[in-house]
Amino acid sequence: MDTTGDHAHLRLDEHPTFLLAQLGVHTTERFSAALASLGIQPRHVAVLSVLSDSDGLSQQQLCDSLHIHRNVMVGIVDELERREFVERRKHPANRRAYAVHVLPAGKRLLVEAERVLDGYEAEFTSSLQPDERREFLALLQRLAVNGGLHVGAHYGCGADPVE
Amino acid sequence: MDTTGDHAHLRLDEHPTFLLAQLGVHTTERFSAALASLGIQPRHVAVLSVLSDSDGLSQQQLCDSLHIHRNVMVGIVDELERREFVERRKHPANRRAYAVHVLPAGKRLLVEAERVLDGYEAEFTSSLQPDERREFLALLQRLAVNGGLHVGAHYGCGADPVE
DNA sequence: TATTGTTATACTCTATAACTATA
DNA sequence: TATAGTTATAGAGTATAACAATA
Repeated sequence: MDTTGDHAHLRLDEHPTFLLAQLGVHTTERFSAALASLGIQPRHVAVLSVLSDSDGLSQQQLCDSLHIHRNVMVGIVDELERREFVERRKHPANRRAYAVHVLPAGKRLLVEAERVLDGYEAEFTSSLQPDERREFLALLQRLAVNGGLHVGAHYGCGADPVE
Repeated sequence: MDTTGDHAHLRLDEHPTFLLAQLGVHTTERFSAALASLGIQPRHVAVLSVLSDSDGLSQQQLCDSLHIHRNVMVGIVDELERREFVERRKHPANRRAYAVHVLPAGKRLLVEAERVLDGYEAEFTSSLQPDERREFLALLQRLAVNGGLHVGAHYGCGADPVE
């Protein structure tokens, strides 16, 4: 027992900072492993998810949406295009830019990726009751909004620092 | 509106996987920045926190406790020793090992680090009510335990893969 | 002059392997 | 033969800077 009073007893697992850091790495690793069967990474899912709502965005618009650096986006689109999940077309309004379009295989891939994601999350949150999962999600969202975060840019997704 | 039914609309901010990944990176970056005034990183806080409960552990025991690879631990202890926060002494039971002991400056540093951590977390969770913070922490802990995580090993702390 | 996409280079961090001295 | 600590090397990922084409 500590009777001196100046002996710090910092317990890492009682601080959301350390728990969040570790759970973030954990989920990224596990979700990445689950996605390996599809031959893609979370960053590819992120790009496809944006395009599924806004097909034909330029690479720079994708960068703005996901806060991924444009240098990194080149490689992501390269990989998606090589496997014919997306296609670079002429941008109708800007000859400097490409319009990135999702191809049929990309749409099918996103459906599969969502299935993988849902399956992983069901397992990951299996210790939570349905109402607790909703509460947990709501708290995460509130913290993200309060912290000024733009979801989609995370480690392994090519975070975008200040230039 | 989507009337085809085969058009996936995966929203990243509705999935704990992406939210956790991003919040984990965010907290690590912010906490690291807050610690910069003390000239240390989260990994140093992690090691000191373990030693504060179990002074004189060997480097390997620290590795086991925090799931940091022994190659990385060498550098962490080097940095802590150079600034006289800890000291390598002869291990009483094993001549191969060092016993890592916290020095007075290290104890003072940990108190300061805990202050920085509490300050950061108060700001980070300012959008949560006290009972919500407790609930959030409890949920994080349950997910960590359920996922078989050992808190302390996180990105920027030198995670320990299978050898 | 600024922006879009691209490429090259350097830097950080980590993974792997080896080595020594002990057990 | 295995373990504790250390060191070296190489690999992955990223930051920085530059470039050509276009605005």
